[in-house]
Formats: sequence, C-alpha cells, structure tokens
Amino acid sequence: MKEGPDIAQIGSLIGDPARANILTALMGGRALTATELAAAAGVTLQTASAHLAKLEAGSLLAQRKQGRHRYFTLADDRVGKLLEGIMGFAASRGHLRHRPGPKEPALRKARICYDHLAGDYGVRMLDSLVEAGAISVMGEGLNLTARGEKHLGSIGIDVSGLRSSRRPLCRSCLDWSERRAHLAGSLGKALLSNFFDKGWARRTENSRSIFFTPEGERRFLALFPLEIGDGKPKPELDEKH
Amino acid sequence: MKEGPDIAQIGSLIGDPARANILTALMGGRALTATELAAAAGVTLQTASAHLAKLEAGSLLAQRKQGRHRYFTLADDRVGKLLEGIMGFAASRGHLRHRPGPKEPALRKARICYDHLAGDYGVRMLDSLVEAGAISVMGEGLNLTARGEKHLGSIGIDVSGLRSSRRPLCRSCLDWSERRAHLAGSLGKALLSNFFDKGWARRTENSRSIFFTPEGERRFLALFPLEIGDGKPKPELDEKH
DNA sequence: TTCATACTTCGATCGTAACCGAAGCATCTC
DNA sequence: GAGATGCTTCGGTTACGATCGAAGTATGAA
Repeated sequence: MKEGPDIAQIGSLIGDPARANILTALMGGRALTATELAAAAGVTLQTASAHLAKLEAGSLLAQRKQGRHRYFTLADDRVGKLLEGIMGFAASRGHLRHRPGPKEPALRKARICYDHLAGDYGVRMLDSLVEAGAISVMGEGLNLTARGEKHLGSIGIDVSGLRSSRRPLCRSCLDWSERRAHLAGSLGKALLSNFFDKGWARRTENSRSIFFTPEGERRFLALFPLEIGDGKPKPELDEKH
Repeated sequence: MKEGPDIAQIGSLIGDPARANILTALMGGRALTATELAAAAGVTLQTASAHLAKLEAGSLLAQRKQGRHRYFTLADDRVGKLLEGIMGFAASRGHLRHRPGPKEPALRKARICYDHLAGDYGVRMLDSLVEAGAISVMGEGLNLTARGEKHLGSIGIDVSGLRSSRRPLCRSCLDWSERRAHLAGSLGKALLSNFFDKGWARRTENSRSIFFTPEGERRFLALFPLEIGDGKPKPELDEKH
C-alpha cells in the first residue's frame, strides 16, 4: 500500500472549515490580508494566521508583503482549478452549505470563479459564443475559431496577446450552481476584465458575486444573445463524463 | 461568507490518511471487501468499517452486498476523476509519500488509474496515438479521428459501441508520475480491457501496478511506437493550463 | 521617540474524531 | 443445529489539532 501521491495531506488542508472558507474567499481572485481572511473564515487573527501558515506550507497559498500588510492569494491557477473541481463535485453530490443565505441568488446569477465569470451569466456567455460559432466544442475541449477571434477582437480582446501566455486560451469549467460548463482559461479571464474595464460590472465587497449595472446588463445580454429563451443548449460537460 | 458548495466536507473525508488509503486502493478499479480495505488502510476492521460508513454517507463510495461479503467501489467515475485531479495536484506540489518503496518503479511504468492505463506506458500510448494521427489534441480536449477509429477497430475496439455510453470517449488525464497526459474516458478503459483480454497484461494482487507479460510488452510497444526514442512529444496539458 | 496597526508566536484549553477491544448480528458451511 | 467467517455496533481511551488570550515582532505614522 502507501502508493502514489499524498492526497490526504491536501485533503486535510481543505477539510478544515476555517481553511475552506479562506480558500473560498480567495477564489474571488483578489489578494486579501490576514485580517480580512480571518473575518471571512470567522476566526480570530491568531487562528487565521496559523491556518494561513499551513496553507502556505502546503503551497496552496502565496503571500506578498506590502508594508505591514500581508496579502495572500491562491498560489497559482492550478489551485483555482483544483478548488473549482472540488466545488463542482460537492455541488453535484448536493453538498451545499446548509443555509442558502440572502446572497445566494446573486451568486447564482453572476459570480467570479477565481478569475473568470461563472453562474447563470457565465453559462449564457459560453452558450452564446458556441451558438455564434465563435467557439467550437470538442469533447471536453473548447477552441476559439477564426471567426471567434475576429469577433472578440472587435470587442477589444487581444487574442494573439493571450496566446503567448502559458495558460490555455479556452478551458471549460464546471459550474456548481448551473451544473453546466462556462468559459475559463485566459480568454475567460480577459472577457471578465473587459467587462470591468468597460464599467459594465464590478465586484462586490465581501462576496464572490458580481454586480452588473443596468446599462452593463443590457449590453451584456445584447452581446451574448441566446437563440431559444433558455433552452439549455449544447455543452453539457457535467452529467456525462 | 459561507458561499457556495461545502468543500470542507469532502476535503475532510479525503483528508484522513486511512480513508485516503481506502480511496487510493479503490482507484485500482476493482471492488474490494471491507477486510481487504482495512488491510490496505492499515487499520482494524472496526475502524475501517466506520470509515467506509462515512465515505458512503458522503456518497464517495457505493457498496454491494454479496453473500456475507460487502464489496465497495468508488461511487462512480466522477469520484475517480476527482481523485485523479487531487493526485495530479499533490504530485505537482511534490507531496509524494515519503517512502518510495519497492513497488514505486512498477507503478511508474504502468498502473491502473481507476479504469484506464497510466504511468509511462499510458503516456506512451497517448503520445503514439497522437503521432499516428489517431487522436487529435485540441486545447485540453482529445478527439478520435476517423483514421483512429479505423485503426482501433482493427485492434478489436468497437468505437461506435463506446460512443453510445454517456461517458466521453476520450479524456485526458494528468499523470502524477509522468506529469504528462494519458488517455482516459471510455476509450482508455476499452483499450486497457483489451490488453487484459488478450493476455498482454494483468493486474497485480495488492497494488495498482500492472504487470505486462514479455510477449504482451513486445506487442504493446510495437503497437504504440514512438518516433523519437522518448523525446517528450506534444500533449503537455499539465504545466500550462 | 512614541504610539498604533498588522501580524506571529507561545501556551494552555478543549472538543472531536480516530482507534481498538469486546460483544453482537448476519450469512455461509458442514 | 453448531461453528466459522464477515462485518457492524458499542464503549472507553487517546491523541491531535483548532481555538483563543497574552505576549512578542515588525512596519508605519505622528
């Protein structure tokens, strides 16, 4: 026995509620201080400090000192991907948090998933891009078509610049609320940044939910139309796999 | 706070060493009894029984009574995929088990990854199929070409039958030992079964490693040749993503 | 220098869960 | 039926780790 990688170690890192809260908070994509994370986790600063040290030792987190602050982020996007995967799995088993809370609807509508758009709007965006022939679905993989590259260029996305990154351009990410795929990867990130830059949407303070302005919402829906009202189109990478 | 799915619950399920051992043992794909799993985990039967109950309550495991035995398996292939993902992540962080042990080389050469071939041989097989134009790589997705379907048909794989399954035909799975992709999905499963059926290889008793007969090894290597000795070809879905 | 803020380290407490021995239940064999 | 095997339940012990108060360190501001 004792074969293979030590999954127990990283399991136990994620398995503590306080640490899980910290990681979930950092899935929001911004760097947060120890104090902020302590509040997010619902523990005192000392306790959070101990948790943060463990998470860093386990290389799930990276920290950056800035003056007397210590900003923590997820170590890299692989951590984000791992957490996405676990969240998707947990949601598929119905392991949701017990109290849905008032923020739940906003989260389901639009939220940040590490660095890209998720929730109802994220799913809609991918569906629309697929319908428009901008992205082709191939098994589990997504690919930007020439047509899509041109289309996104007209919105202001520099695709060739993104290609030079080591991250893949398109990735599908399973949405825990919608249980369907949305667009991740550097393109997913670029699109969300684009919305922020244009002032269509902004982050909310203490939540992963994303707030769209009325104008931004109108524009977003116009830019990513759907053929049928909400007829659950193609890429269902979730149920079957 | 308290947003989203409860990742702490499944983290803590995986986070206990005994349970992690049980899950790892079940990644071997066969159904195992409580007694066997207790031995694999290195705990007594009573303790294992408690762990198994928890894992089943968390819907990671399924059990099937057969006479006075209770056979446990992973609940479905989503669990396998989840564990694969965590293993790949853990390996990428260097969180390997401390004592490499004597079985390690065999594991690295060829092992079963839930239901398909992994390790050096698994990576070679995919590389070879890609080189031969049987499988095309597209971002993170893999796709079987018409040529590949024909080729595999000649080996005795009924591709059209596999297509009817709800599982995707091709999936790439990150190898924790090689840190490169190998072939998963229903096709990966079918290929491994094919090797077993032909008597090229067989499972080993208490390990996930796969033993190739000399004849089987020869045939396997001939069937999946590589251009350059081991020049680390295309699909590196691991580092960048 | 002095004070405040941000965070870490130390030390002690406490709760939970992993663990095993023993007993109990179920199923098969003879 | 009697006995063996496979597994679960119960009860008690133990150990680990999460927690926080208090004290210590580092950085910035006044």
